[in-house]
Amino acid sequence: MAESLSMSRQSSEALLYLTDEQLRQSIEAMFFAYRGFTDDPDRILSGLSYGRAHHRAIHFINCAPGTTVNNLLSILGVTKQSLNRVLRTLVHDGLVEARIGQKDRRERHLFLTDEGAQLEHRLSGAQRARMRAAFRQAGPEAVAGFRTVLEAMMDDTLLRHYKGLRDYPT
Amino acid sequence: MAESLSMSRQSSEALLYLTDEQLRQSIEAMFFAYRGFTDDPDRILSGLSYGRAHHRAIHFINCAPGTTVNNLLSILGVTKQSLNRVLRTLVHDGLVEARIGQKDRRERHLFLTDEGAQLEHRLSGAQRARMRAAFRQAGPEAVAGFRTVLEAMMDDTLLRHYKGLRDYPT
DNA sequence: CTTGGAAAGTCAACAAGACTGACATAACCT
DNA sequence: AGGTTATGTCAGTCTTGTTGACTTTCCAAG
Repeated sequence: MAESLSMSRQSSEALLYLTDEQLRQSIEAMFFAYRGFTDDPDRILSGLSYGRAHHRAIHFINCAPGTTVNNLLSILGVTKQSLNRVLRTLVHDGLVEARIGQKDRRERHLFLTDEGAQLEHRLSGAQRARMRAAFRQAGPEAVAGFRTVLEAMMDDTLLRHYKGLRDYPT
Repeated sequence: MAESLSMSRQSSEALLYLTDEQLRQSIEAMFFAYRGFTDDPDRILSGLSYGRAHHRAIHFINCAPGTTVNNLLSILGVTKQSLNRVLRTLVHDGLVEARIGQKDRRERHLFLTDEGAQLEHRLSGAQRARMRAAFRQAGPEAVAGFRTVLEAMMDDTLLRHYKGLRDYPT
């Protein structure tokens, strides 16, 4: 994290890098990059009468199989009603399975079916391919910096929610 | 696709940085960071019966004063009907001015009014503040890497559109 | 034990903002 | 004069977010 010294100290304080103009450019870069980032999955999904919301649900269920609806809610940052609509179609279409909890029968634990996992792989494959290309083009050092900045940009409370998700109940 | 071999010959080739797991983490980081990135402006706008669409229009009109509706369309990547709805309210509310073109009287050149510029500054200020904090925390090298990767992730055709926008007609 | 509240999830109705398609108007150009 | 271009508009649909009202289940205080 403390690699700021190598720049020959000419600008020892990072302040030099933070002119409004440079920040503005970064804001735009973020906008365009995010669009490129979601483009491929969106295209795939639009042919299946699904949308980005379905993608997000599938993604996080894949990362944390057995997670509950409530867990998913705090990660995705939407209302339970909104998530429920998406989940309902995914369950109906046989991409997601919702098992009633053992300890607490109010809870639904979510899993991808084989078909769901297949779609997940197809979607994330497109995203990984684009990201891999960008990473390869930018080089390993740039990638390290990229990830450092992204982590600093995330909302901390959100991040904690997410980390906590990893040790899900069964 | 064939990056699973890397775990043995550590660190020499950039391929090491491209494991599926690391890519997956970066995908999530991108998702969370983008949300943090849009959070503050969204909150401000929701109190004004505007949305993210208005923000985007205001942002790019501010960056390229005098741009035409058509220019904006190709940058934002939405339909004219969608943009028009937003633009209509902004003009009506006195945040944006649409001047008829001198050379080509079909064109409308878009400008922020003082009030519009004021709102723009308030919105981008929130975003700049968050980005500045992240950049400061991450350090200058990380920032350079961040921007390198973002640029590599953008869609090239889109980028060309955008660069072209800078030299707008009057 | 029962009852009342809290928590998890579902259903219904609505709004924002994207989309398509059709059409109008004005201006430009050959 | 006729075709193209830039813009605006109306109508209708889709996704995805919202709030409100409801059921089922759990838990804990009386």
